[in-house]
Amino acid sequence: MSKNTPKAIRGTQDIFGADAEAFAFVVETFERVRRLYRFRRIEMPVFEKTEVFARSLGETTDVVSKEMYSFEDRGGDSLTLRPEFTAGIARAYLTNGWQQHAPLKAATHGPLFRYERPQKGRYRQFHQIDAEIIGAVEPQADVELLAMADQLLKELGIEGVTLHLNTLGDGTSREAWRAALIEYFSAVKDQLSEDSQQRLEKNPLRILDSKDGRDKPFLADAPKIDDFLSDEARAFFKAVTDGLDAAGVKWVRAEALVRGLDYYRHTAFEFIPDEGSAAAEALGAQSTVLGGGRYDGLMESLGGPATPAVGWAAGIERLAMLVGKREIFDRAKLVIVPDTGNVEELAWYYTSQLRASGLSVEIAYSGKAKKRIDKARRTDPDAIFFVRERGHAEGNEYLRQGAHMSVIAMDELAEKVGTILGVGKIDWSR
RNA sequence: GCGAUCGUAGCUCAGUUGGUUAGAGCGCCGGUUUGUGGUACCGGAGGUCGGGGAUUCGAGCUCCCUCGGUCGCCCCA
Repeated sequence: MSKNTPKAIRGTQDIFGADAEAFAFVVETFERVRRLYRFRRIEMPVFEKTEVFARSLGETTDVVSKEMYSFEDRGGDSLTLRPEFTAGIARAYLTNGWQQHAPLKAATHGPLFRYERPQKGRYRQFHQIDAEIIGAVEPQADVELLAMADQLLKELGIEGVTLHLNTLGDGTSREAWRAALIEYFSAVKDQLSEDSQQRLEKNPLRILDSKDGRDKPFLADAPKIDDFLSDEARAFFKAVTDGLDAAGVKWVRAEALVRGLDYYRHTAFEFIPDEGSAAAEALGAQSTVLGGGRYDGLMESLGGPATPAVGWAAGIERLAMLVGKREIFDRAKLVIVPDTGNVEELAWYYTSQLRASGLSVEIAYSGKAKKRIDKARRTDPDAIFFVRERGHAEGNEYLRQGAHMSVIAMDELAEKVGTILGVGKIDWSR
C-alpha cells in the first residue's frame, strides 16, 4: 500500500467475506421476523437537526455532550449524524402526521454514528436494527415487542442470552426513586469510586450497575424502585411480565438495570449473554446485544403531544459476532469452466440459462484453463461443469461431481445438474 | 476522555545481545511436468520494516512523539 493512499476513518469498518455474510444474515432474518409481527418498514434520514437529539436524549448525557458528530452545513444549520434511531423516528412521527397510523409498528435498520473509543463490538459507525411501537399505552405493546426480539434471537440461532427486565416506573415514580438514590448515596459519597461520585451528579441510577469494587458494598441496601412504584406503574409492570409468561418469553428481573437516556419510563430491558456462555466470551465487554424500553416522555420533549411508545435496538455487528461464520458466498453450488478458445460463448449460454432458472452459478473465465480449474475447485462446489472444444476426449461437455466425472449429452444436462444439486430437472424454457 | 498492548511483503508470520543486498508459507503472475484436467517442480513481481524525530560509525530491533489495530474503564447497541 502506498503511503499516499488515504486510510479509513478510525472506528469505521470495511466488512467482507464471512463477516459480511453474517451481517446480511442478521438483516435478512430481522426483515423476515418483523413481517411476521407486521411491523412496517420505514426509512429515515441519516442526519437531523442537532436539537432533535439534544432535546430528546438530554443535554447532559454522554451521547449528546461528547459523542455526536455535529457540524454546520452551508446554510448555517447545526446538523448531527444520527447517534440512535428513536429520536429521529419520533420526529418523523410528529412531522409526517403518522399519528393517523397509531399505534404504529415500525422497523428500520442502518448506520449510526458515535464518537467513541473503538473497541470490540463498538465502532464509530455502527449498525442497528430497530423496532418501535408508537402510540400504544397498553403493556401488550411491550409484550409484542419483546416477543419479537426473543423470536429474532432464536431464529438467528443465538443461545445463552437472557432477557433482563426492569421497570423505571412512571415519571413520578422514577423521580422519587432517583431522589432517594441521591440521598442514599450522598451519605456515603466519600467512599464511592470517582466515577460514581460523578454519576451522583449526572445519572445516579447508573451507580447501581457499577463494576467498581468500592461501590458494591452499598448497592445491596440501596433504595429499590419497587418501593416507589405507583399502583398504576406496578400494575403495568405486572401486565408486561404476565404477558411475557403467556407468550413463552423467558425473563429475569434485573433491579439494577437502568437506561442511560432521559426519555425512558416504565419497562426497561436488555438481552444479555449468560455469564460464562460462548456469547459472553464472543462479545467481551460489550455485553448487551439488544436493549430498549418504553419512552412515554420523548414526544413531549420534541414539542409534540404526550405519546406513549416502546422500542428496542440491537447492534448488527454484535449479533453478527454471535451467529458464527457464514460461508454461503464462498461455496458455489455449480461452477462452469469453459476451456479457453471457442467455447466461451457456449459456456455463457449455459450459465445464463441456469441463472435464469434460479440457480446460483459461478463461471470461471479468468486466466488460463488450468487456473480456471484450480479456482473452481477451491470454491468446493457441488459440481463443476466443464465446457470443452468439440473433439476433445469423447464429448464436449463434462459434468463432475466430487471425484467422479462422467460424459453427458447436452440434452441430459438440465436433468443432471438438477439431480446433482437436488433441485429437480431444470426448466430451460423460461 | 483514561489505562494496557501491538503495528515487518496482498494475507499469516520469522527476523538471534542493534552490524553487510530484510526472509518463509499462502496468494498473485509466468513456465515445465502430470492427465478419467484434485500432482509436483522452477522462476518472477511485490516491503523506504505504520509515520516523524532522537541516540549511534551503524536501528526492523533502543528512546520520544504521532497515527492506527486490539483489550479493559467510562458510556452504550
